[in-house]
Amino acid sequence: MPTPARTSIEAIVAAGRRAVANDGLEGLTMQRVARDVGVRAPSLYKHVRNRAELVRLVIEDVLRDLGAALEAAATSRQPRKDLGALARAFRRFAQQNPNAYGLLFSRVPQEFAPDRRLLEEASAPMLRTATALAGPDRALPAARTITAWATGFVRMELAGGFQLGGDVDEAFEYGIDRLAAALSQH
Amino acid sequence: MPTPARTSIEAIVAAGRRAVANDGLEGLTMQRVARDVGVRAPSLYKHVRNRAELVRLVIEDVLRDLGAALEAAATSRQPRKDLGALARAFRRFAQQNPNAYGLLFSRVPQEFAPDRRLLEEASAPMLRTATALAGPDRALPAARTITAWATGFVRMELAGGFQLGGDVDEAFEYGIDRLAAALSQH
DNA sequence: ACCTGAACACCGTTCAAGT
DNA sequence: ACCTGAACACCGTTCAAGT
Repeated sequence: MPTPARTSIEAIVAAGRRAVANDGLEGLTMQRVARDVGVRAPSLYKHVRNRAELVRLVIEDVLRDLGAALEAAATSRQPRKDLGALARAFRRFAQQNPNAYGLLFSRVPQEFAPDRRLLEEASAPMLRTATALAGPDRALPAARTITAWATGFVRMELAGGFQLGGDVDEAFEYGIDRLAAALSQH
Repeated sequence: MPTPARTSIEAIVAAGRRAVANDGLEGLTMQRVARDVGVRAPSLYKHVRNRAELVRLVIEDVLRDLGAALEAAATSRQPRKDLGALARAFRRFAQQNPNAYGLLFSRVPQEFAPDRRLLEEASAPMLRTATALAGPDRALPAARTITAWATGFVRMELAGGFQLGGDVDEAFEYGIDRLAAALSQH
């Protein structure tokens, strides 16, 4: 006799994100997610193939949020202004979602790799801004330079990599300014 | 009656690095390392407090190698030349040690955090080059800009983040050239 | 002083049995 | 059609017992 589902993929992914937010990727266990949504661990396998797929779904959820934050930040149509806004939105997102951010551009288990279309959508605002700033011929390497710098900066900051003192906010603004100057077509 | 040690901390760390090289951090299990050095898992706890400490020792081992590679790369005393050499050495190291590299500037469990002195030693060549390039007043933010860009670029490359086509080598050289120009004092 | 098997509390995952 | 307990093969870690 069919019984109605007592949980849903949406609830499961949301519980997965809470687990990651609180305790990082290792905090995302099937047992904990199951408890959180009110079933036993084996039941999760009716909604998700395995833990790797759940991790991927959580990463994609995070990526969607990051994409939306970037999209909302780059609206001035003034490329240098948008560049700064994008970088700051990027950093703010990472600071507000440190564990979730740590999942992006990271470990390679392949099984965790998010859908390519999502990656492209999240990078669209940066590519658009880079095109306006550096010109269409240099758009791709320019976007990669900015994105590499921003992801690297934020990751080092989150990992506690800036140990030598100095003003980290200032270093971030310095980077924005220098990159904007370096990538602008003259 | 005392019995001589059948293994050593050096052998254990080396086995840990092999496990990481082959299968990433999740491949570093106490049982596997124990088998590799010829003892049973509980014996490892005579040499190491727990897995977290072993992971930290492996990370520090990787960091020492990276520091040596960077030190060997920056020898020309021509800042712009050294900048390129450092960036390329960084990238080469990551390509040759992808799983080991993934451990650096990464996950935050705090227990895994390498010794600060090692971090400083590994970043010394970059700081020296940045000082020569951007001047002492701007050395720290300049070093951070370069390091952030290099770590971010390499990480995205390893994670398969550059999906939009284009020439990745060219984007890397473009980044070196643009950063060298942007950070040079005029 | 070091190594071991046994044990404990956890994992992810499968599967037959329940409704 | 979904959920469950039991089971399996793994983890990390502790500890008393062996040499």
